[in-house]
Amino acid sequence: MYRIDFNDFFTSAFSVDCILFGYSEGEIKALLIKRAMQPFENLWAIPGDLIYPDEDLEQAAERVLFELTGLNNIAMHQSQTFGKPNRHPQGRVITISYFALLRIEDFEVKASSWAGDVQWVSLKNMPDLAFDHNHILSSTYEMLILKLQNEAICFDLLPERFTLNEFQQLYEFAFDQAFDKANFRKKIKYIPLIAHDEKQQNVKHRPAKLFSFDKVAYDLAVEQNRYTFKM
Amino acid sequence: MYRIDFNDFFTSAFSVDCILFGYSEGEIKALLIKRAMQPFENLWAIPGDLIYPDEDLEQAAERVLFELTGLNNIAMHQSQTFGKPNRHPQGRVITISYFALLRIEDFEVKASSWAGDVQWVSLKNMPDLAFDHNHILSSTYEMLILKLQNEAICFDLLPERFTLNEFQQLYEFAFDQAFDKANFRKKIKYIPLIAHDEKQQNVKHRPAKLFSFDKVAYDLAVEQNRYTFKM
DNA sequence: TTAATTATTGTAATTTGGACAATAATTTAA
DNA sequence: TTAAATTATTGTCCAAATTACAATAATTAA
Repeated sequence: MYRIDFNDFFTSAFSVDCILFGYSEGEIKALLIKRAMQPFENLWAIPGDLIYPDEDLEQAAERVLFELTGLNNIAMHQSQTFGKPNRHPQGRVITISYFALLRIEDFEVKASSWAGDVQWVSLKNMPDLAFDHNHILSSTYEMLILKLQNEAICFDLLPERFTLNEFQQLYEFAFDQAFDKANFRKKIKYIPLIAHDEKQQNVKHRPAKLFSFDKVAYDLAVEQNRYTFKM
Repeated sequence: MYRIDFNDFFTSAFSVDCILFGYSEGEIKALLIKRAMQPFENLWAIPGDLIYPDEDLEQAAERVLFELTGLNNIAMHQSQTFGKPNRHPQGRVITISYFALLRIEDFEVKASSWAGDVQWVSLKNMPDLAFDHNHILSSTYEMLILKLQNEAICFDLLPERFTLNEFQQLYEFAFDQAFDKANFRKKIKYIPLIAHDEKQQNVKHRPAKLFSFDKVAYDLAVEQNRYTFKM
């Protein structure tokens, strides 16, 4: 892997910012890095990098994801492009933001050469970030919430096996409101879920049953127009 | 107004493509230009231009719109960014696409220096376009349809005064399905519309009443959480 | 064994959505 | 002048979805 100095790019350059969303302890979180270089050294930021001259946009976003997590084959969603002339102190950099949905427990985050430290931060508790990253992150989070409403991407955030309450709490966090449990279960009635015999462990009360998403049945139902996802 | 030769930009450059949607004769249309220069000379294309070094993205999109229509103060919606390394034959050009919604009858289109001819083309009847513009246009049209579902932007396409049937036919075109008239009227019951005394002219049957969108009442209702738009 | 806690299921009332019928207002042609 | 044709507008009934809330079930801890 090679690395290019900032000055090797023209004074106008493209970058990708790659927002990684995860879900744990009932909260949607984003993976932030503590910048190990100027500008904004030591401030928290969204991971990102300049795009290499022959690199596709999405490929660049996948590279950033891979360097940070070692993960491959994760769906990237394009968010928005930010290009105010003065958004980067060292020259004009237009940045294209992508987001990906991860299962936090499935991997180890490695601090990379350009990231001194990494941390999952709840979307309800966001510090001041480098550049215009607060703006980028909040716009992208809005887009995530919109997609959670219309596409079955919630299962990319939930653990492979989840309780219906974990499922419900994900949407309660995203929509910032509480739902009635009985009614939530009616609403998801037609989403194909596999009910397992296995139960929740280590809780001090009646354990909930574990479910997983039946993607094969879901794709079929969507294809045959028998179901359209809507929350 | 100055104009820059392509070679004055670096080999990597940014452009905007500016998709103008309009609605007439029951169809959603896009304004296309016939390219008056290489590459793809004489092919139909989405209007667009390179972004000047100090220009904000949205400002560039507004400039393209203004040069073509003389219109100002039109809301621009960012669509997506397209950046395959080989999408432009003369070098790497990453393009950020925007769209705007126009009332076709409100202005005259002027062919500009870079557009030999301009034409409104129905989204149901799209020819082969220059570059990857078919891809850009269809993705952006999908985004328009999504927004038509969740935001009250349909009134930017409809004439200032419209019949309920024109309103309904806009959605029938967008969703590619017919609705029951009585049920459509129930669905829009809570959208604040002003009913005028004026009636449709020059029809060979009972003329329909004309309505206009009550933006003030709508904004208030949304702000007070009394209404959320949904089609 | 019982209290505490949460999971899961059920029920009844209300609201919404869809199919379709009835009535109203206009133009055109006889 | 009137009836037919055409489209606008409103109403009704039934089914389906939504909502609030109650009842029951399964577990842990004391």
